[in-house]
Amino acid sequence: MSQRVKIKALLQSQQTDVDVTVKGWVRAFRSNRFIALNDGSTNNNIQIVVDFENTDPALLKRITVGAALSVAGKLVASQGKGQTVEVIATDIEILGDSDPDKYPIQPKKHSLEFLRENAHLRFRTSTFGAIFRVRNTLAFAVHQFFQERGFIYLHTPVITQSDAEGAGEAFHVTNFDLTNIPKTDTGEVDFKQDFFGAATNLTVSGQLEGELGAMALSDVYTFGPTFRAENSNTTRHLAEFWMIEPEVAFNDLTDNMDLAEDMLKYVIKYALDKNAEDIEFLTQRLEEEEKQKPQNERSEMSLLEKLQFCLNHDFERLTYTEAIEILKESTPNKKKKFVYPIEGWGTDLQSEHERYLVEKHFKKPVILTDYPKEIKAFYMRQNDDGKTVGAMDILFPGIGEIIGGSAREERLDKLEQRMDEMGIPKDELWWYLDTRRFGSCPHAGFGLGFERLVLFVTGMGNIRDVIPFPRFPKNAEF
RNA sequence: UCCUGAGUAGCUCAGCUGGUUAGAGCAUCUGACUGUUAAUCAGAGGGUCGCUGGUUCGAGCCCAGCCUCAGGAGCCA
Repeated sequence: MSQRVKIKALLQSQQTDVDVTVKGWVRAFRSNRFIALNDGSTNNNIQIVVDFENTDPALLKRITVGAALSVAGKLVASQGKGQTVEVIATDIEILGDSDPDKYPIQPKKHSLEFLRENAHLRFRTSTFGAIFRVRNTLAFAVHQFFQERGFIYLHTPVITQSDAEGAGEAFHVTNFDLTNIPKTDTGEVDFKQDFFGAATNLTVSGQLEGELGAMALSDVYTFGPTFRAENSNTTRHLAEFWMIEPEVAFNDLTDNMDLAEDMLKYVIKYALDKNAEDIEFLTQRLEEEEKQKPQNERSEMSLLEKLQFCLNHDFERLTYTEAIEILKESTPNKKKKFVYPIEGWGTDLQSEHERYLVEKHFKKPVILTDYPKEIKAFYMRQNDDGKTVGAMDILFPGIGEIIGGSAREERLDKLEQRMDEMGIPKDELWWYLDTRRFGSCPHAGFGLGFERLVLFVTGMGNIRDVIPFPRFPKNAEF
């Protein structure tokens, strides 16, 4: 028996009339003769031709959608039109049956909502096969980008002691018997008796620890799961998501922007090269989906064109103040089309404003910088104007904020002053402040929401469809 | 969390002003056909109408509460 060949290799094979063994899952069985077999190595299926007249009918009956097969046969040029090669089966072994009465995935279009409820089986569809191959490539490309530039991959903790960063609601981590939680004399939870001897939670960001690494290793990045207990029910938020957080010593805000833009272009290009077929498939999928929409809501560019456009153009860079000016003078603002009209300087931009800038005004990715300090985190570097901080947000069409970053405040007095103003407990973050006490230096970093990147590259509309098993309010199944 | 909409067969959906036995396409099963690729043709099976309560002679349809999902908003990555 010849060794198993992956279907991707088989379809690219120049050699025909050779004996092969393929293994995979049945996608369709037509005319009692043609099996479309897929093993996940590619979106394309290999066609298995069965000599049904000389095959045991009991075996034929077991070739059903979803069944796992091992097929030995001869690879030949196809007589049919849909494929160049096919396998004439000489021996078919059913490795795993799939009861057609109960198997939920049919050879037809399913709604994404239905497949989300069947997340354990949705890998077996063309769309999700493509998505998760692209996701894999993007993850690999992220590592390769940073590794090529001498960054150190730093593993920051998943369980942390303080939620002082203000990045959002955190999930508690405890070993207490929840029916009998130890209390102090004053009636508060006595965390001294808990596993870690203190209140702990799942990390909302590895940034602060990343900064500690950068203060010795120069260039570091994290790439790991992050948790937010916010009751967010949107197409752009998850309770558990993967974040990439580079932190670079001696970088200023411009270096930070350059790094972020280079990284995004690098990984998108990598996916375009490596997963051309999958992205082509996803492009067609999106086109089909857009046909359901009215003309004026369809996007001008296809997915493939959008990705290429993103590679071939510099991201637009402007300050928050400049953005406010543009928005103030914009048609929707003057015609009072914004739900939140631009009143003046100082308030945060709403989704509709970001979308206007990215999708209507500049029509390309935008990097907004130098936000008012009041609407940004305590660790961002204060500008000389006393009003703004060296923050940067990268906004993508259809996604909104894909990256948030900043130059970090390296001056101890300024940092402590800001922490006091914002009510951040300095004693809890003594270790963070130590970096500013001993050999502090300018540095900068950012956070990239990995799923938002996958969302953009795959053209999907809901973030729950680009992570294998999404975690969101009221749902942690699988 | 807020706003809007939805929940009827395995899936996608229709179901009129409350009225008798709740429909279609696809899928499944049976048979026919056999170079198909969304195969085709004929037939069959398949339902706690999200849950709980209420109004009514009578509820898939009206009312209340709850659950879940989708889209949008907020929070953010």
